[in-house]
Amino acid sequence: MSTRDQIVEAADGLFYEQGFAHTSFADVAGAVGISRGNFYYHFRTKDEILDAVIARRVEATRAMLARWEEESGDPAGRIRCFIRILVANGGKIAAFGCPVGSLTAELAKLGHAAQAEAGQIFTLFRDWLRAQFEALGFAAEADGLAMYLLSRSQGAAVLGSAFRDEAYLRREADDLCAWLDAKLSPTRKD
Amino acid sequence: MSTRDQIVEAADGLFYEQGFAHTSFADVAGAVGISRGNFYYHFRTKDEILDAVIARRVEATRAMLARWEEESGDPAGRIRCFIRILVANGGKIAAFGCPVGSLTAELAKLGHAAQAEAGQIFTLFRDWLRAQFEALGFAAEADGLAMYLLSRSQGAAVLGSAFRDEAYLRREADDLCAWLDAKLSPTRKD
DNA sequence: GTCTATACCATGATAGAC
DNA sequence: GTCTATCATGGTATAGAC
Repeated sequence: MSTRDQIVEAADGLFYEQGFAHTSFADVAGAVGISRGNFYYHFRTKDEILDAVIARRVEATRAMLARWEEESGDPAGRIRCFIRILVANGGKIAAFGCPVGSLTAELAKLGHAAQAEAGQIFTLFRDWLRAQFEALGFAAEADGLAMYLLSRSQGAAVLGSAFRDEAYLRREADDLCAWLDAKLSPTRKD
Repeated sequence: MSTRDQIVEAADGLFYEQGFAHTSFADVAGAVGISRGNFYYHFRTKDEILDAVIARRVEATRAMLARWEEESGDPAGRIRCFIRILVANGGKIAAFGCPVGSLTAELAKLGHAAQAEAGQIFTLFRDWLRAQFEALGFAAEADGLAMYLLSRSQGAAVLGSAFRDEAYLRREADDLCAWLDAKLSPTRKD
């Protein structure tokens, strides 16, 4: 892996676990094992690293969504893939929150220009979830259902990390799966 | 108002709008209109200010909950007071997120000792909401309903600020009120 | 209680040797 | 491409005059 990629990867993790503002060049350089001077050969400013990290996350999100498309044939199964992140990444979410939500929240406070780009990741999930609900026959309702799932996940991530309660995240994931089943069941239309 | 109170008030606002890590002594001193030197007469470290800000927020939350108890006689009306924060503070939430959620999230990332104290504000809301649901007859379910409302509000705050969409916050508040009505209606028990 | 002055250090950033 | 050395800035914190 190129040094540049190593830097972006390390910065990605540190921005998630420590926050953008609180992560210094020295932190990233130390994590990669290079000097601060070398660092500036690859990135001239902290904002450039942030842009690269966001681009990396956008790509990773696209790849994950594409993987879910392949793994699961039916839209309901794909939506369950989304819900399961809360469990699969439960440990990290309980410790550091949702990477997308916490970064956009931080950039919003900093008034940072990249906030819009970071928010694009939410749009990626939103559009993908909406497409799945549309495929399930929820035409006009689809975007609202996508936002509902996004909102519930974000709420779960915030409270899960506030109370440092991974079991709560599992319960919320179960509850969301039950909600989805009820939505799909013809005998129970809410 | 004492200088100390002015400092805590200014720090409270700045921690909310800029984040804790990104707010400097100079910022707070400048907002109050005192010198940095004078600052240290009142608070020796940044953590001391944080503690004072959290204590102030805990007190403000207690006072708000007590006010809601007085203003509204029935528990359902009190719960609607909680939901309405999303609308009443919509502008600030769309810009800076929820003050409680964003602070606990930041402190969690910093590994800050005060994270537990900041999380206490969530516990305050949780216990108060649970008491209202208990008064409505939801005995065993009460805590789960309280957490549901907290989670929905936090999710709404995160997405509302990510998309900078105050109208979305209003819709979420309406949706939560409708959810509450459905919960209370004897013809529709979920 | 309020101010000025200042020490000290971390950080963002640059220049230039290898 | 990587390093060391260096600078400027700003932030935390202290001492001491008024």
